[in-house]
Amino acid sequence: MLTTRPRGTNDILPGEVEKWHYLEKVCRRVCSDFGYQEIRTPIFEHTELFLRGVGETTDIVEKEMYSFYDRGERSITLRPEGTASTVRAFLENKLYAEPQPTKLYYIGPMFRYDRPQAGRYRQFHQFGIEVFGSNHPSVDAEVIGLACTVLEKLQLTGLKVHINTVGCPQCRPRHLKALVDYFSDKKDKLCKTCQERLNKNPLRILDCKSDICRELAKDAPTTRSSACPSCEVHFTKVLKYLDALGIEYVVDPRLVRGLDYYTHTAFEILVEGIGAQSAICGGGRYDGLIEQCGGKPTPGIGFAMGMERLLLTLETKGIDLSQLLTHPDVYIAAIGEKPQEEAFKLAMELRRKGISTEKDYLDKSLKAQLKAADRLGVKYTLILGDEELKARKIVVKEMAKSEQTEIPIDDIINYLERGLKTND
RNA sequence: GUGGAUGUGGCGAAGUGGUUAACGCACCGGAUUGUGGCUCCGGCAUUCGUGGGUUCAAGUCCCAUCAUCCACCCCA
Repeated sequence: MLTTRPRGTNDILPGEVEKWHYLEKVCRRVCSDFGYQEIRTPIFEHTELFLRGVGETTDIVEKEMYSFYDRGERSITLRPEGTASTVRAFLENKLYAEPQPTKLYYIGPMFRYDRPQAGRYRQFHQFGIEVFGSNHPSVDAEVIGLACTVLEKLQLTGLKVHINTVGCPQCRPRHLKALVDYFSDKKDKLCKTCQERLNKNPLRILDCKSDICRELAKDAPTTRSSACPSCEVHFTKVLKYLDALGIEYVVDPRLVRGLDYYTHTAFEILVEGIGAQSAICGGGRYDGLIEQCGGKPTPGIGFAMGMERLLLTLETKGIDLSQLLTHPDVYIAAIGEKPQEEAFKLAMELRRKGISTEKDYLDKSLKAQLKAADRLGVKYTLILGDEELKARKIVVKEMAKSEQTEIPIDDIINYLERGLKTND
């Protein structure tokens, strides 16, 4: 236990963490190109925020939250997603008072108590964006376009954008009623979970995986078929804007999303080959949420991307990120106490100059130090012993060429700077 | 919360109940003076996730427990 991490969490080790840096860099870069600014909110919030913001009947709230009482008897919850916190921050910091819309992004850990499996963890990481203050359909398309751009920059192609409209407060009740009407005489034929869904969340029957339910749901009223005229207009415009961007999509009438706050546009980006959890990105519009959280009626839209799933995807697509690994430029091998001392000082000096330098810390033999230098992949190994010290010189060995020369110690920085500049 | 699979050194992986737990990789050291990548030699699990039990004898059988993986539910 002492040496075992909690279930569903991961250590991101050297060799792996470089990939995360790269992913984050791409996300930040694309966001900045699109005019989105980063926001960092707390990792925990008052539990009420998620009850209200995510929805009391969602699975997240009903069974997946990491909640606890702090020493002040306040109920605190580790954030299960990013939208609620972002909305809270938008309201609390009165960002609505600035020119609208507000375009934000976040990257960070989220927490859900769930059984781990491929692409699903209890602590996982999301990159997400939110736009508050515009219900313009081009924003819907832009948000999707941003997600696609990130994936493109990562050289991920062939991903499917699924899109649907889930309606608005006007047409949603109508649709729910139509659904219930449609299924009520077929109820006993539905699978057990769908029978429950009929009362609890009839929308979800539409994407049940059971063949029987699929068959039964084939002619069910879709959210689109029950959409009110304004929803339909919005949706067609979104599609038109997507066409304008040249983004390929599949209108998927069975796509519904699990969080209560979605309205109008809902979308997912799916990949094959990363296990059962195939959505690497999910999002949509939530025009009622900000009001729900105590703000003035303000439209909003966003998505979240699962970083672990992105990484899995990169892996299965065979996209090689190994060139991201960095290695030191210089290794200093020293023999003897006095040279070690000098090597220590020299290493520090080189590092301050921005020359990445490694040395021995275990009094290894020269042979072993050379071996270590080789494995680190340095360009130069400096060899320093009593003889060199006496002559105020240092041996510089260029590893790839197996050539070495003696350089006066005082010139070494210049020499290395020149040598490292030329190639790589 | 439910179901299935797995659990031997840092990693991969042999091991039909019976003396000292293969092998490969990695790691460490050495092959005469202070020099890497190839080769050769040597070292590296009082112990088989943990705890019980069966047995003269268990890594090998049984039970429990924990963990991991995968799937369901749901979601990123």
